[in-house]
Amino acid sequence: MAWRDAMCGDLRAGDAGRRVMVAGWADTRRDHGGLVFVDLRDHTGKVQLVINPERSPAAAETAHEIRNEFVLQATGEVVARAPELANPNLPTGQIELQVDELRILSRSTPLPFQLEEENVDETLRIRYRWLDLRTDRMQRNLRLNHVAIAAIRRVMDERGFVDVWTPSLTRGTPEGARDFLVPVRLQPGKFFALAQSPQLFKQLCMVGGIDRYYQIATCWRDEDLRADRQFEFRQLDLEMAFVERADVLDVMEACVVGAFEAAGVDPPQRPFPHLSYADAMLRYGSDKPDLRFGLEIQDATDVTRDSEFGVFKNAPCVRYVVVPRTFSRSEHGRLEEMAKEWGAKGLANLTQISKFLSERELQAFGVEEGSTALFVADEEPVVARALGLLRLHLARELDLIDAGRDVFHWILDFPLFEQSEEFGGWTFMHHPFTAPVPGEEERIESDPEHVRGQHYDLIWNGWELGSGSIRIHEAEVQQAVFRVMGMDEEEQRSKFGYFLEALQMGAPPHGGFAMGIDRFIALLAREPDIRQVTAFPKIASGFDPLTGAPTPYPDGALRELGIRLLDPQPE
RNA sequence: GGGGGCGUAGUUCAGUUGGUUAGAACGCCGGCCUGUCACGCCGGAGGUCGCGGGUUCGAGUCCCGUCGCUCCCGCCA
Repeated sequence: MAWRDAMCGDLRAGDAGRRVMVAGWADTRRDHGGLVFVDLRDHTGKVQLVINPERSPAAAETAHEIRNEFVLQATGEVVARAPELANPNLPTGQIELQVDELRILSRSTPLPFQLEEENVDETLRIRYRWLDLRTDRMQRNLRLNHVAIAAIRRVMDERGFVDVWTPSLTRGTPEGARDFLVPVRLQPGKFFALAQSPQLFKQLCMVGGIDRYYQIATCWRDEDLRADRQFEFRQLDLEMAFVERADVLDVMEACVVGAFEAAGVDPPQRPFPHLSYADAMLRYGSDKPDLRFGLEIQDATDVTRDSEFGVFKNAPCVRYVVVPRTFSRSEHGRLEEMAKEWGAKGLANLTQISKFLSERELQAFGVEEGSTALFVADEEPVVARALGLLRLHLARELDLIDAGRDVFHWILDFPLFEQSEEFGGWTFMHHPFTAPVPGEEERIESDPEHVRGQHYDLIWNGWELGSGSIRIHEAEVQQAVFRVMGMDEEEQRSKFGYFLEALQMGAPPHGGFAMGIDRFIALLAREPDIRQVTAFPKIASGFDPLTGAPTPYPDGALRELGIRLLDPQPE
């Protein structure tokens, strides 16, 4: 038995005269006592049902019982509306359905919130997600999610990628993000970790001759939730053997453009511009700069080295940004406060310090009338950070960002290592499997600071979409990297022995990428957070208000796993 | 772990300097209504002002604590 033979939103003037059966939710009802109008809704749209007691007394009787969100089935004739009765605000407004038979398929209690209400508390929306999913917004977002992922899978398929499933239950890694631990009855006292990423498995696929691997992989990380972070998320994870950087970038660009086209959004121009890490830090003070506006940072260190102005003379790095407007004393004070919060010692305005500067300096800075040059002098990382954040703040405040533009670009040539703030030694900048730039392998241990990695980040409007690299495929190089990080032979063997073994048994050169799909979809949908494109998200405290998870577990079940809680069970 | 914002009817919100019985809109319930489309009209129900304590003659309003939600920092190889 069919429940329907037409979709509500599809009916048009050309359907006049057709007998159809539609089914959906009662969006609104207008009960005139005699005539009853019901807007019937499915995901394609709404159509007006007209229930006339003269046409069908039985249907009219049923119609008086209808309340919002009842599920109905209506059979009748599509009728063209007289011009003065048409509704220009509805795509189906030229017609209506004169109902002969009306069935209530399902009733609804009054809802905890109205579907068309704006700004409904998000916890409430998630608690009753099945209702929230009926809204245009969530329908649009989940369908966009599907369309974009389908397009990405098409690109992968066309290019010969193989979707390989990798385990969720994996070996824990104490470094990096916190693992979600999974105890297991057959191995009491031991724990799996839910995969934070399929990184090592996909590299093993390369050693295994898969050549081109991909997966829309679910990943888990037990870290605080944010607008752009949930406990579990999906990444487009891919890896390719016998390729160089350009091949990986090309595939990723094709995925992005494919998803844009499928979503009906103007795609960005290919190839995406390249920017070196050093350049990005110098000109934008960030490794994920928003390039939708200018306000580039200028370096003044060469000019100020012999400055009469002590603040400049004594600073290892002096940079400035030119803003196309002037600031009052109090406005400047506010900016300076912000710069201090970002680590700067102060923020110098050229007009206020010009009396300390030489002719040569003033000429070098050459600021036009009506503009302001703002200086920060300090260690290089401090200057970059403060001016980078200031640049972003000013662009937003002065409305310099063209929200209609989408600017993608690559950041390349990252340093392989950075100083660890925790341990003081060296740690990897992205992950320990990134290969150094060819020719720099020898310096890994002698001069780690200056070794560049073959790493690349994909940036969209100042958001990091994902990152990838050409990987190390030689065990000796991999071990050198581990040694720089302070891992002795024993530790390497116990944590990564299986991986090092694989590298010693015919590992091809390879590289890949991982892109956060949920973040990508949220940006594509112009949504402010990923919960809006996630069917059943957790709230920021890590709680699921829909199911009430996580929950305590009975002692018996824990005992079987060899677990006893330190504190009594919470309620 | 730290900082900011919020918490009043089912929902979204207003609530003045601390002062009568805490309001509006939508939703809900009852009644009327044959061309509405956010239908209209009449009537009604609905409140632990998150919770606890304090100041005060008097607290939605001020103070302290606490809980929840949210954003940010830390964290996220």
